[in-house]
Amino acid sequence: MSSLIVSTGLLERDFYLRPTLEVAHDLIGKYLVYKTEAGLLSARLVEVEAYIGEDDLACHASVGITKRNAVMYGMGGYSYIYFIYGMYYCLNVVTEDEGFPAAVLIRGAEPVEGMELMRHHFGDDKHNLLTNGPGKLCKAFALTRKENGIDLTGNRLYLEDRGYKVGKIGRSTRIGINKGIEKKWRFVELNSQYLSAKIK
DNA sequence: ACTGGGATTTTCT
DNA sequence: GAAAATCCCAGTG
Repeated sequence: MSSLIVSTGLLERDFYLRPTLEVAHDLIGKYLVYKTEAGLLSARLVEVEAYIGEDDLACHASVGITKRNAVMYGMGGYSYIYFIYGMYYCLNVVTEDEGFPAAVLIRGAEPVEGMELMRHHFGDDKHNLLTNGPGKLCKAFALTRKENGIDLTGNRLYLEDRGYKVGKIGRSTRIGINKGIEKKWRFVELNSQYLSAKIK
């Protein structure tokens, strides 16, 4: 957290190979950047959730390794994208060292670049908030199963520090789960207009 | 403000 | 065959 040297630019491997709660906290205020054929998309993260290990009953790895969750068992700094509820994808950032399954779910962000392309991906123009919620964020960015397992230290899909000064950060329980509901592993930038749900 | 249900299909038991 | 780390809409109070 505060022990990190202040620097801007691409988040390198070391950023991800740390305890997941630290990574989750530090991801708030960082920029998600995706270079597509049609243009560049970016958004500043305002809401994330940590899913940590097989003992975390809400974590996909709680049932052991499967075809779907395999990248969570790999080294930190890779994308984990899964399909859910028959129609949505969710983007995670894998954390910690190889062999320990953990990731941070990206739940909300403020659009920065490529708003028109995001709107186009959405397919309609009646939405104002295109990236407040994990399913909506992936839809706006057009991220699908094909983007699962991407190295986030590369130059196609990555996170970077642009020197943004983060506002007050709040914590709460995680959204949309039935088990592990006691853990306060959701981090949000409190004054953001781009949260998927108000903090309790 | 709060509640409940429907959409839609992959994934794992 | 059931559940799912979601989202939106319609109904009620």
